[in-house]
Amino acid sequence: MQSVMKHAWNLSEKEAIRLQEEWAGKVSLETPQGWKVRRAAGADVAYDKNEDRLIAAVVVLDAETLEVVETAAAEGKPSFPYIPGLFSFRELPPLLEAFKCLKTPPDLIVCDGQGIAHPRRFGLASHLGLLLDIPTIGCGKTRLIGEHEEPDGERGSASPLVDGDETIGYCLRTQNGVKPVYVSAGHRLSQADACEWILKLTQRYRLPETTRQADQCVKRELGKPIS
DNA sequence: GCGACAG
DNA sequence: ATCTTGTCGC
Repeated sequence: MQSVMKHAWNLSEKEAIRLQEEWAGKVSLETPQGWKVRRAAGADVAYDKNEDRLIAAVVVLDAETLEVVETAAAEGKPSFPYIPGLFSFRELPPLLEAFKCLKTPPDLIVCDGQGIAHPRRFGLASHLGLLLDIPTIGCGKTRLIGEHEEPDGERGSASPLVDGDETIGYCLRTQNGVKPVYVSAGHRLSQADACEWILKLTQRYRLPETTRQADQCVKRELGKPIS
């Protein structure tokens, strides 16, 4: 799968959009048969104040205990500007470098951002999932596109995130009385399984433990000496 | 033209 | 994302 996708990140905005439209057709919303999750990973990127250096990290957790079992980080520089809708072209290069450092690939990856809840149904989580051929979920703190009603106040309540006549994800309440998150399947996962897993990964806080651990990891790395 | 706009 | 103090609430 990875071999059929051209790996160039120095693209024009127009070309990036064309590729998203092309690759969106390869995204699967089917959970693999017999799929079991032993290791769930969180991926995140942090930027230096100046905006000239960035750190990407992947933290793998034991899906049962949510204990950290492996972490990998990579340093880099922004190779693409931040443009809503073209987010993956900015954060994926360093994230892929971090994934290459893992000794054992995870069974599930939770991304900070959207999956198919995207203008062309190809957000960061979908892009990463397709490149690695691993089930992914996009869990964003805010909305990119789509409309929804306010979910009930209890943990587990969800409202469909709709764009036109399509349900592209869910506005999910992960904790009682706490601001909901935006969950959308990335690749190789059903929308229902995406929500179920986000709930499994949010036992105490608003955001998944995978996301929290990855966030803490990149910020720790930012404070370290420049290598 | 105007407003919206993942991190 | 990042810049930033105190403050209200459980």
